[in-house]
Amino acid sequence: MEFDLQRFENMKRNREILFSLDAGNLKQQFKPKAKRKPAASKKRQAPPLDSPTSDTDEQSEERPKKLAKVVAEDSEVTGLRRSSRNKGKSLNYNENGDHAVAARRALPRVISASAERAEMKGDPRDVSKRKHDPKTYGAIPGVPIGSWWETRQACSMDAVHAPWVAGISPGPQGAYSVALSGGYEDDVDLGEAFTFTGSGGRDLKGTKDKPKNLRTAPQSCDQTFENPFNRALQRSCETKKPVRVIRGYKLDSVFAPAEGYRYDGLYTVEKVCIMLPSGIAGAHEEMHQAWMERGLNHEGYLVCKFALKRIPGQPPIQYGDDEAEDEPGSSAEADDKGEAKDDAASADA
DNA sequence: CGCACGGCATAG
DNA sequence: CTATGCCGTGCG
Repeated sequence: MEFDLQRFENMKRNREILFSLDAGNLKQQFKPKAKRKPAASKKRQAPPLDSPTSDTDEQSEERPKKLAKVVAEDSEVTGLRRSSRNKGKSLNYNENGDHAVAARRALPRVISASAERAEMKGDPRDVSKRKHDPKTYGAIPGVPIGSWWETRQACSMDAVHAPWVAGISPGPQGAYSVALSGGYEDDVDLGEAFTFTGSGGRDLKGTKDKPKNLRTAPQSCDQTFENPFNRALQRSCETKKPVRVIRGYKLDSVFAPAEGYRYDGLYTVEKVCIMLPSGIAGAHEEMHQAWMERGLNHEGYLVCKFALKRIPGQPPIQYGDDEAEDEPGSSAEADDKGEAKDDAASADA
């Protein structure tokens, strides 16, 4: 179709743009099948809580009915929204006893951090119980790269990405965090870098007769940098403030988690892109190193695009379920800098 | 599968 | 305070 062709071209172009950010490295690392040592993010101290990486068969576990839904029942039961490809991961708290869990396979079911907490304390949505402020730039103390949550809600609880639905968490000096969740089909993800589409341009009011406040909807008008979310990302490009990145299961990428959401470290916004209908291409040639394309929508609505690049020195992205062996002894190779911050900030815990 | 809703955050 | 927007999610 015309549509698919457009998508293909957009992606190809975006990929080139990403490569241009760091020609050598990215191309080299862009080997989907490349094996990576899982950066066992829990090495310094044994997980304080139970870490049934092996078994603790949760078959018989019974939790409050209210929370049972949060738990991913065996894949086949109900389409399982949170998992396109249902694999399975085991619960695995990190060293700080924090609530993030590292993605692992093995077990068919997973219980999210917040759910676990809620089971003990009550309302999982009580944000007041957050241990850290999500409105801060950089890593969240106690939340190592590779931390995983079953839901956005749980991720929000751990202050990594506050919004439950929004993909961008805006701040005065730039975005605090972004969520890659496959909302825009022509985004390209190379792991170490990716393109990200802005917010807006969607008719979230619902249809005429159904004036419901929707959370998502198809593109119906141009996006603009007036949009506070996009503005924040544009600011990030200027200030170079680190942006926390989480990848969701819906993302169409080899770097996407099988289910739930995973924290993949800090990135910086390298470029701001404005996608235009092909006819208008060239209009914004000079501003912000922008490049033009027609947005991936039938009407050719404008779309704000950003290119993010991973900050060097962080533990490798933990993707792929094939080698999730996770030897408790094997420590990550290059996580010094990356987790240095975490440690420093949470050394007290 | 499609609808309608909670939380976060900014604008008013 | 209310209203609105947002790359979820549970429920009918």
